[in-house]
Amino acid sequence: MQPDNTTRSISFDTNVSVDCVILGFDGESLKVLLSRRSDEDPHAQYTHLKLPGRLLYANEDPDDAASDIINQLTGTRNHFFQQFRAFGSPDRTKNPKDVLWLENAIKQKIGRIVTIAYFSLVRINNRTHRTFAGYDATWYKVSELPELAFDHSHIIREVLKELEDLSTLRPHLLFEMLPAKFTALQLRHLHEQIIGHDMDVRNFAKLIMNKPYIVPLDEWEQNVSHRAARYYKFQPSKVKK
Amino acid sequence: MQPDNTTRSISFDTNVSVDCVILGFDGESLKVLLSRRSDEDPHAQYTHLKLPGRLLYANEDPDDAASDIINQLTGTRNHFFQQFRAFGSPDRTKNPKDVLWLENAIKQKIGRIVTIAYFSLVRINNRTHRTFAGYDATWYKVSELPELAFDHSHIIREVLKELEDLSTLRPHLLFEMLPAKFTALQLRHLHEQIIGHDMDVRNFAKLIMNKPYIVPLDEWEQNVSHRAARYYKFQPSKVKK
DNA sequence: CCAAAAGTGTTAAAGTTACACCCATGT
DNA sequence: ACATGGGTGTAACTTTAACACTTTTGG
Repeated sequence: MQPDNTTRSISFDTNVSVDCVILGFDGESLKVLLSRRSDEDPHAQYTHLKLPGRLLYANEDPDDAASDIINQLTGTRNHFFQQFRAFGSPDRTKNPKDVLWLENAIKQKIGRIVTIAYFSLVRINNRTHRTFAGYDATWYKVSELPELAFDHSHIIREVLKELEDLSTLRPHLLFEMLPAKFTALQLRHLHEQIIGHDMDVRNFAKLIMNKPYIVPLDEWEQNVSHRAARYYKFQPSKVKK
Repeated sequence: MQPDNTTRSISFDTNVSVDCVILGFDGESLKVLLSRRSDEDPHAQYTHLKLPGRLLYANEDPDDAASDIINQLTGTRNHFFQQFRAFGSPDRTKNPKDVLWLENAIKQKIGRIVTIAYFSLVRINNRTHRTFAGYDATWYKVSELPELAFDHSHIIREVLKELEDLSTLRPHLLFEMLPAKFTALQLRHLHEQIIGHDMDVRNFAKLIMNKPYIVPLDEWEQNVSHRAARYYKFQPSKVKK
């Protein structure tokens, strides 16, 4: 940091928030958890749906804020999360609909908001669709995103690009989104949605399904009107290096 | 963003800064540009060396701030840069030496500082060792980093890890740090320092040097006491996809 | 002729791609 | 018997890793 040697003034009305891109997989589609105020008039003039997030508290570590938000929304702990990137363009909070919402939600004068975006990979469970702090949280397919407030659509798209790179760099991250027992089809669908195209079934079986950390169980699907699929589990201890 | 529904107060004394990890290569070593106040007593009690950076101006886009800092320090434009990650732990500005410096440098009360770190890859030239705004900027080998203020050493180490991934994901980024004409040895040294280990010379020649975007010139080193090395140039138009 | 760095191929192993058929189950 | 998805192998090709000697130049 260096002193301001121009006539421009240092930004003292900048606030910092944390927004979380919480991704999950329901066995078919990749989904993102979005929040909407539960008492909201559905015809209000501002955009309801947002990434879950909030302003930083005094003296709060942004990592802790993200962790809190994720824990509250999912109702469970120890989900994988990591910081993605900060978004701080002065324009990001200039949309009139968003300004209206901001004034309504936060009863203090707010200048520009720099947000630190996090992403988290979680298992979708029953507790994950819940209301907290006056907000409903609902899962939406990332392939059919509704209109979102601020630059939140942009943030999600950027996170999805990053996830594509990460899925080859650290493939075991995907299991953060799968249930303890999963079928080959589920894992393949997850892969395909992240990389954005289909994969050959036989190559997938050879390349992915017989990694040492994917261990077959002696359990099969029940009551399906076709040959039952085997269940597998993920064994983190077998991930090398 | 969501309203504060606890008794904790929103952080209104948080400031946002931008710090730049500007990396260059002198033909032998990977280097980072660090700044020191030029009129400083070398025995002052606070740590002199920092990443170049400053607080955000009112209504300034962080990307623009980073671009300005890089342009001012290098004296040239259009260097590659991109945002890396935000660092916002409340502890990062708590070291007594750093607090002393902050109070001295910025004559206003400053609470916590969240910094947005950028990294930039530049060609080292004569104009790059320069004084600006009361600061000297000097290149340091990343392998022999001196003690730095705040969490700046940590930020540099994290950027270097990222660069390792990027060098395989987008290998053409390396040419941002090389002169227009370079030898195979220079490019190999750059690779080796980024990935952290040596590469076999013959494999390097085969795998890297005959990529279509590396084109040999009809120019050779002059006045060297051994067989003269050929010069190559980088042709961006031959980079595919 | 010595020192120093440049330049250059082959082979084996591993990984990736393309491609098609039979199996088990429920209706 | 049919519809649905489950499960499996092989061959061509590409990529990577390991490995050593001859050439050029200046001193």
